[in-house]
Amino acid sequence: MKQDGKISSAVIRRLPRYLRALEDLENSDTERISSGELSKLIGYTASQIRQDLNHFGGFGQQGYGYNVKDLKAEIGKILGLNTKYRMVIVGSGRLGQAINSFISSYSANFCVTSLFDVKEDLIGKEKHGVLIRSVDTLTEYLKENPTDIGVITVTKENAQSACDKLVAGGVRGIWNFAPIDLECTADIPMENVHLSDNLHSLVYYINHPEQI
Amino acid sequence: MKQDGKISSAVIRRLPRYLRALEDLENSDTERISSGELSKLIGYTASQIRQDLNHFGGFGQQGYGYNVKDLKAEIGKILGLNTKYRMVIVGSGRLGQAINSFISSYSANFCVTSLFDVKEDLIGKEKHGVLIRSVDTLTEYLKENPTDIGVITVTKENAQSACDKLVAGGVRGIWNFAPIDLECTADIPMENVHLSDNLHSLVYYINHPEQI
DNA sequence: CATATCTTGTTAATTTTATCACTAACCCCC
DNA sequence: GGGGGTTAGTGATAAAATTAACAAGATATG
Repeated sequence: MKQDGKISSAVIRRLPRYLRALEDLENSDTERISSGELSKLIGYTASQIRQDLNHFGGFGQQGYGYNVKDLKAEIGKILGLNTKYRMVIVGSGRLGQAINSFISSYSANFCVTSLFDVKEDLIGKEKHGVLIRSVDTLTEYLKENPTDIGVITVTKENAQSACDKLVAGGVRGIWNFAPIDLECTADIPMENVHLSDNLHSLVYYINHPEQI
Repeated sequence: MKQDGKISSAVIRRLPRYLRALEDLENSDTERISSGELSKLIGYTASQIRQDLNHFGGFGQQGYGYNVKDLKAEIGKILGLNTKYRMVIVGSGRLGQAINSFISSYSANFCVTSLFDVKEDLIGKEKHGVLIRSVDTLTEYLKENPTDIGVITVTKENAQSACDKLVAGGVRGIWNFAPIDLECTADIPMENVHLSDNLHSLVYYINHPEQI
């Protein structure tokens, strides 16, 4: 793997898309793929695909293209999908449950070890086989059970406090679904999914179809 | 509103972020804000904020800044939040329910009129006050009940068929949560929320903290 | 009411990102 | 195993996005 110097986040955000396409190709028993064909499949230019992949090393071969299986493995390795990730979800409402079931069905790489909530009557119950604990015990839990990723699916009002507890507990990254930009003291990555922002962009394009 | 020529999607994707900040400012009874202060608040440079807003018109005033209430109203208008949007959700699983409750609690601008599902035993039931109908009746329903936005929260396998039915029913835009890139014959906007892609990017940055 | 201070709108410069164009390597078939 | 056809890697070029710079207008103050 080359990977010298900083890689632009635009490139990084395309890697999962490549991975997804390669999974589909593997499932349809395609052995090799050229940048040109991949381009038709996912819409990025062939040139961009070649340049993106070349940031990390020459995975292809002239006259042949890329071996689907190998490339998929390489991209997986670049992203870090060769190890497992332990997660906790703060907020066991509908969204928390949706993420929980998504995670467990999606990939063996990710495992939700516990849910957390403020609501007294939920604590002690299980959702999708995962125990709900009190958010008051979150930091303590994390210290005893080292965890890679904290997911925040609580209300806007409770999100910053959830974030603080996750950081105090030493998570390595945060996946935030609350519609707020969290302050994070530790220098760890934070991935935001702002559903309302997303919906609002969609509405803009609905009203300005000529802008598509 | 100026808005001549195509506005880059990078700009459009920032508008909801501005709106969110302005809502917070309004809630804390702030009357005016300068691009400099807004910059501190949301992290974009002051220069970028001024340039973004200027695509749509001069909403500010030298020596004063921007009036919070007015600017919020203007951005709302640009996005199209001065009218209401009728939505249906295809897929009444956990994610569909999460989106449903999010929508109804989030804003009076959006209203989910019906859920749709393939599972026989769910049809006829209600979730969060919204009836679940058979996905077989989706297109028919849409023709009788003009709908602006179709939300897809079904499995990867059922997503394309859901998309086709939504398009046939004449929705104006699609919000897709299935981990697949849908083919859409009609020329309508599609907003994708690929949770797995998002999670994979996060994992990359967890493993390459120096790249943040 | 004059003036020092802000702050926008706007143009220009810079940086980043994406595309093009070409070379050299490799495959595949005859 | 030789040659035509493919295709990756890559440096140059073009396009897009961001940031910087500054003139002009407005505010606030004494």
